[in-house]
Amino acid sequence: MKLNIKEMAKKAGVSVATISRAINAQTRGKVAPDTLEKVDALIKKHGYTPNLSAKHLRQSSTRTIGVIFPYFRGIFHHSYYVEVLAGISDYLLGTDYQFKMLLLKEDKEQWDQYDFKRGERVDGLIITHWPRFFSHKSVLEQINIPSVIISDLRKDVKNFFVGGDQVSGGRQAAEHLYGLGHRRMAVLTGPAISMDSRLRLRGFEHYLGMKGLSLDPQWIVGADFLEDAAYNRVEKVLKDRKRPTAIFCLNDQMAFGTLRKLSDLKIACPEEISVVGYDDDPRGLLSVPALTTVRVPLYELAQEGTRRLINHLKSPSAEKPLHGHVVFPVQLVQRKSTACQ
Amino acid sequence: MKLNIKEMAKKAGVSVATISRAINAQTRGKVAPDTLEKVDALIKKHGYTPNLSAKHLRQSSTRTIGVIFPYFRGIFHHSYYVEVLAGISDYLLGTDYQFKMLLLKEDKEQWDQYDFKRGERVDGLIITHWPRFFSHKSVLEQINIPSVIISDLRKDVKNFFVGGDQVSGGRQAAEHLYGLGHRRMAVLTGPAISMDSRLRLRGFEHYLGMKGLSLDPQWIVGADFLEDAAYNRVEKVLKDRKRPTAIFCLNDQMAFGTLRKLSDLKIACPEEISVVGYDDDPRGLLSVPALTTVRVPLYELAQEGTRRLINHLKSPSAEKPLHGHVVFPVQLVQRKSTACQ
DNA sequence: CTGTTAGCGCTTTCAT
DNA sequence: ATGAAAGCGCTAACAG
Repeated sequence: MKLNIKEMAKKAGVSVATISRAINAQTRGKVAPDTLEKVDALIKKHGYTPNLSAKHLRQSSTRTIGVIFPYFRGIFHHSYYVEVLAGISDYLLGTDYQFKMLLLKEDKEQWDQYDFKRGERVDGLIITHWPRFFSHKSVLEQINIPSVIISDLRKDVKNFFVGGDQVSGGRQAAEHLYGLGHRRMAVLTGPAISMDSRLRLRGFEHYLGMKGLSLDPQWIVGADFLEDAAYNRVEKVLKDRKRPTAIFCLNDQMAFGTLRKLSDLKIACPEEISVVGYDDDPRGLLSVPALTTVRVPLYELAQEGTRRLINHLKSPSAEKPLHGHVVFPVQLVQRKSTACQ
Repeated sequence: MKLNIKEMAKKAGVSVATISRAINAQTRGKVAPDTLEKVDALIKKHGYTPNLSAKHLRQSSTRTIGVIFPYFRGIFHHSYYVEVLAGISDYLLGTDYQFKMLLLKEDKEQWDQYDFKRGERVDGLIITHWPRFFSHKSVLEQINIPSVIISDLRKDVKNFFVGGDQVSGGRQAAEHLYGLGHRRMAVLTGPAISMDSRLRLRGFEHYLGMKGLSLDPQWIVGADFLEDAAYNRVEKVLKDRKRPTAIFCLNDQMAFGTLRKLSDLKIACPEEISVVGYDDDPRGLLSVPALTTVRVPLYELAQEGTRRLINHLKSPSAEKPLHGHVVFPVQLVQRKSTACQ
């Protein structure tokens, strides 16, 4: 139950090379039928599992793609990551590729120089939220293996991106609130480095601008996409003597924090203040009130990214190079947290 | 940006052994300060990522645990696996261990003999739903690395298990339905190999037995824990001329299938038929009607399993051997899918 | 069809 | 404190 290839060879009375050939589907044809039988019998009897490290040390491809996620407590209670994971996993099920989750602590210094191919033995990469790990967009272009980047699209970089239409999402939120009669609005933003956060805000402001409105800079408050940060920092906006009538949270986590604070402060939502989130986390269906939010088709988008990556890996010379970007439409989902002003 | 240890050594004018020592935290102390400086400068300049395969080939430990899940489409839309994953991931965040998901296609022949330590380079294993992969409980005892098994507890095997109290869950479901006045009940079961399915049923039947009732074997129908199978197979029970007034589904997926069929057949739930699920999938909050179910603390249970595994890995000689089992209490959650008969 | 052999990149004695 | 050298288990090139 724990032979290596050398011991197998001795028992079978052949060389290690022959064992190796017999074991690998591609080379089995080069082995005589009766030798094959001997080896197979031996394997059935004692069991034999090739040492992955040895195999990968010798070969360059591992038929594995790495999936880069940020590592923090509770990550798998975030629908964002679960949806992306589901899309990747489901797509890969139909291929002969595997994936390996790479949960990275956020530390630019460390990752800018890291060689994922050598260090993690992956053939390709799917990267989410790259600004959390890399100090500059140029790092993306240096990556030495095919990669697709999910979210935080940069049109000025020649990697391949897939993501939702953030500007449109921001615009839809503005349109929705404006249509309900809101004129005084606040925004809770993500980390300054997040492209998605910036784009959502841009779409929002742009629409308001068209209507002759502009956001009070005091009411654009950063909460790092975190529920607790939102809970704490939204307070100052709410205690403003002439507080806003609506708050656009650039992700759902922050919207949940806002809802919680509103409830603590006994400010009625949506009667007194409307709240819009972003991402369509399933928790938004359960919150009180149910959250109006912007749905991004993450599952589909992750599948598409994976498909492109795998196809590229299989035939790098294929027609479509791994450049450019695919933008998926997003959709505002109206629920109970927004109402007429 | 792509040196290996040999090239590093040449550039630094030292031997590969010295580079190796300088790179690894444990051995850095054995290197002269100025040599260290030279090496560090070189790394900062060119970058250096050790080849994982080479490292692991040489060393026996990889500080990685494997997490065995069944591989099927949609697995990450199952709260069961997501919760377990979340528990493991969150616990590991505080340690220097990593995890590697091993998504196994269900094929006993293949896995019974597989050596996960060699084949996947893991130091330990967390295994869910073992009966799907292994043909016999004895395989569990043969595993050559420390393992903890989640769900499908077998007291007659000397591995370490963590799981919910299935018998109690079944009993609670029976008690609840009986208390509501139900006397004619059907059960949708999981795969015959699933210990959890058998135990839930046992608890259910045992309680009914105490009340002098017994289940009609015709009304114990297998649906493999699958939503669609439940949707299809529950029909024959519903079309029985004297159909049951309540259905206990041994997991939530099957309960969702049942609810769907009920709706299609225009049978009112809970007015005409009550439905109880098992697992407390978040979807149960959104279903119409919201699902009465049994909550199993999977997140906590996965954390506990991981904790025990890691502790054991760190000091195998520690007081508690990796044997026995920890059973977590489960709790029936009453929602809207059950009512008085 | 099969065997011999080199070598993937690293860690770890054993010397010095 | 450092270097030389062996070897982890495997694959692939080459020779036969």
